[in-house]
Amino acid sequence: MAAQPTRRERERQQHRREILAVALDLFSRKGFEKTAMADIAEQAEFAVGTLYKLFEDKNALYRALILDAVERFTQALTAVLTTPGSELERLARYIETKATLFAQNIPTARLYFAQTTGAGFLPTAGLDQEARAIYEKVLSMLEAVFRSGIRKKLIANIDPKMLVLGLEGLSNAFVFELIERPDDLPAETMADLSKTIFFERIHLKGN
Amino acid sequence: MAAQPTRRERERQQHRREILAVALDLFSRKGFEKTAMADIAEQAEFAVGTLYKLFEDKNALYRALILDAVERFTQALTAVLTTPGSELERLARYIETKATLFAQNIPTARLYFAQTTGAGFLPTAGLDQEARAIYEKVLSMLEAVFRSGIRKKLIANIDPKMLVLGLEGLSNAFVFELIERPDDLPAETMADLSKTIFFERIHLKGN
DNA sequence: TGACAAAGTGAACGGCTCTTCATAGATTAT
DNA sequence: ATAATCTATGAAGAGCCGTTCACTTTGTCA
Repeated sequence: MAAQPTRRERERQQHRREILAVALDLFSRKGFEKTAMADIAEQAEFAVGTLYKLFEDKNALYRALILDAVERFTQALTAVLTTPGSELERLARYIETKATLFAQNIPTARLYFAQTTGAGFLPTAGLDQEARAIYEKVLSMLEAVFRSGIRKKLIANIDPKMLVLGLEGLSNAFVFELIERPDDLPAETMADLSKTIFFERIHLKGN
Repeated sequence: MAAQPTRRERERQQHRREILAVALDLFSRKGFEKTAMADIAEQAEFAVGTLYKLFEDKNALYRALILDAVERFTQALTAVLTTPGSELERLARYIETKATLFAQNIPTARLYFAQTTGAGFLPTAGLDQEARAIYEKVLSMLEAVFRSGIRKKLIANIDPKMLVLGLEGLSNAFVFELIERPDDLPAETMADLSKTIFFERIHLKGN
């Protein structure tokens, strides 16, 4: 379809990617505010001015990173949710996918969380809007799965919005742990814990 | 015991409190980095220099706020955990207390979370250390309660550290919601949801 | 009342960071 | 080979912010 892009264009895109990679590294380790454009330029071996040839400004750099991450994660997660199988199976797979996905992309995961979880909290900027909108697609799909499970009497009759909130909170807690102390426990264990706590009862000896 | 403090001292402390109140307001709304000392001074109706007579520097202002908040919350929460009653009852009361406590102190709660949850994530500064240490006392008490519940076969035999992580993640998710959209649902509902999801089974039709 | 101390003030300083732009270099087209 | 176009450079501009300090005002006490 699209004609082979010119060498110039290919190199331009390559440089863009290199800069994004460095920015991801620095933002995820030091945070957005404490990363200076000069830091990124130095580590990427470009001059500051060059960054501004490829990105509008510092926010655009951040946004490119966030949007890419949120889109990739969202795509993978919605894919699992539309997979065949019972509602419970799909939810289980959602949890597993989330755990492995994040475990394999720790720097990206840090950025993702800084946006989605922290967002609304302390407004990180005006940057969240777009990213949050995308993330919310996942949440509404999750909600639909819960709703359908409730209709089929597979799942207790609790406001599905609240079930979403609960499942996200629970699984995020374990993903946080994964991100902060990656060697502590493998991703599967974390996924199993989320599933057990959420779907099995913790409290023995019936009511 | 201590002799009546002089009027000077009382007013000094009053001014200190006024400044702290303004700082809490601004930090919780705009975030630490984006709040300038000049902003605080203006809103508190003092000159910048006066802030520096009462606080070492900007960090000290933040730390005073955080430490006070974390200490108050921690005290209330440890109190409930050492209350008489079964492990399950104590955990239930912990959840309820947490919900009402935070619902009644929303600006403070925002700061608290920015420290405890977000901390370790993107290092907010070196400020967390002390606050985090205090918060971890609550976590280890929670862990002890779980451990004891497991010993008495009241609670499923899952690594208590993980149960703590899960319970915190779950209840924090609801507390977040409470903070972000206070009119959405009352604190008791949030507490009930945490308890139901954590202690009852979501998944019907036992396998 | 007058002198001493404490509290309050805000302009000025220095450091840091984002962003721009005139210049230099490289690549492509003629 | 030469002109034209695109890319890279980094010093300089401009603004913001934390902090200081010489000075003024207010309160205390003899």
